Amino acid sequence: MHKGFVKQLFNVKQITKYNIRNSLRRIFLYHGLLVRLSSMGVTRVFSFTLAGGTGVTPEQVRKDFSEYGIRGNRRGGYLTSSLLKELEALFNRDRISNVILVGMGNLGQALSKYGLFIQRGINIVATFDIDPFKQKARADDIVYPPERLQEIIDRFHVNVAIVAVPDISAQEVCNELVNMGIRGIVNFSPVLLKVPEYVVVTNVNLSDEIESVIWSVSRMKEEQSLFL
Amino acid sequence: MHKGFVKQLFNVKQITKYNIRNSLRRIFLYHGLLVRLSSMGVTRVFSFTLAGGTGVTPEQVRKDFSEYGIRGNRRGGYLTSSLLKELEALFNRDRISNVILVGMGNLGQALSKYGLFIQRGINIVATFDIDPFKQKARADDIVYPPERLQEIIDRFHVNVAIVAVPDISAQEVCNELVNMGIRGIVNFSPVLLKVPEYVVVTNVNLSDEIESVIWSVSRMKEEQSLFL
DNA sequence: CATTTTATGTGAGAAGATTCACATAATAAA
DNA sequence: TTTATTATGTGAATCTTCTCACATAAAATG
Repeated sequence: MHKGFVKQLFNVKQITKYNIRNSLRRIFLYHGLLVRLSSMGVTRVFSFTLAGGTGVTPEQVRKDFSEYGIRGNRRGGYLTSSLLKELEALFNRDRISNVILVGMGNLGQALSKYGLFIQRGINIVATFDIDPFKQKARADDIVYPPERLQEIIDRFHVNVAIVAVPDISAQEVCNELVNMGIRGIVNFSPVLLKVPEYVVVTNVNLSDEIESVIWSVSRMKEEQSLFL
Repeated sequence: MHKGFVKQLFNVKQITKYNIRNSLRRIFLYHGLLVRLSSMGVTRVFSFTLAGGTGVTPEQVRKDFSEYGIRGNRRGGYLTSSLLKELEALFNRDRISNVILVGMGNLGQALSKYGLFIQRGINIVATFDIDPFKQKARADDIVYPPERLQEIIDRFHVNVAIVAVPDISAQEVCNELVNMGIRGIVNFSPVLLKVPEYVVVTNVNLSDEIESVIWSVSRMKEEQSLFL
């Protein structure tokens, strides 16, 4: 029985083929910065502009661009507008992507109102929750019951779901979503979701992020106290 | 003038020395899983238990432990309770850490109510916002004005702040926090904060996470359509 | 139009992270 | 007590990522 439990944990498909490379992660960073620079009226950027704004080195920016076949002017850097277009074409973001959001607890509600998504072409077409109390919301902010998941996934051709449900129900919700055709999940619960190999999962673990900073700070203080 | 702007962007101190290593990132993952397993009554774990629950390989778990001097029983795996203690001792989490939260917009409010923090020993001692409207909250949920930052940072010996303010004010808030003694920042705004080298910043970029999943899914679909 | 300046693009080397393979020790079984 | 089993611990090999150095081209200058 305990053995069975362990087995189950072990039977997880690793995402290897569709793992995001570091260079592509940074491409997203550059893109985010570029969107902001562009809205500020900056028409031309250099590798060191992007590097400084994202915390990497200029040669890394160029290397990353080189990897994805993006080229600038040997002296004039990159034109903001065309670079933006190239980056967006690179990751199919030339149009808006529809996603759904499941779980309208505190975090879910915050995410549903998060203004920066739409700025980046991420459109939350519908939000869902099992709790009937959360469903009766104001007109501008409809929360659907899970029964309507399939309908809306189909209608809006949704591939990607944001999951912000309690950890106990995360796996169950995930299974349903996958059955209904979802192929990518952004998981805010602290459990590892078991999915078929054709489904991509990215985990956002808020506790871990904060813990890592706490650790770095205390490590730093320790080292500095050695010099006293 | 444009030149000046670029210069400013370039003058960012890179965190190199205190950059979190991948192995340590995973240690946080193991810890999170272990907390859950422990609360489920699991008394003994194996490298493959932790591996399966976090999505890495068993050898990597062992290698990570080895790097930080954590050892198990050659056949019996690891005792949950003592492993937990060792991990927590490793990153100074044997007691609760006090942090503050600045910016009580949608995201900030959600974070302030996020139940998993306290489970992991992260205690938000106070929340802050400039908006006086947000300050007059219910008794269980006080939001302080920025004027009281210094007082509370000193009183609770706070080193780490969560910053969830709009991107326009992020750098300004960050500067103030650093002046008041904050040494670690978890930044939810999409701007790169410029900080002295003795301050640690971790960025949580929600848009990027979602975009990366969208990208992976569409890339996958593209490849699969080749086989039709 | 030649020269200088400045940013890009990239090969080569270095550093870092992961996997493999297997010796080792603790436990269980005989 | 001896033997068999099973999980750990870690050097070596591999694979990935990053940095350095410099050739190269575009623009600016004289």
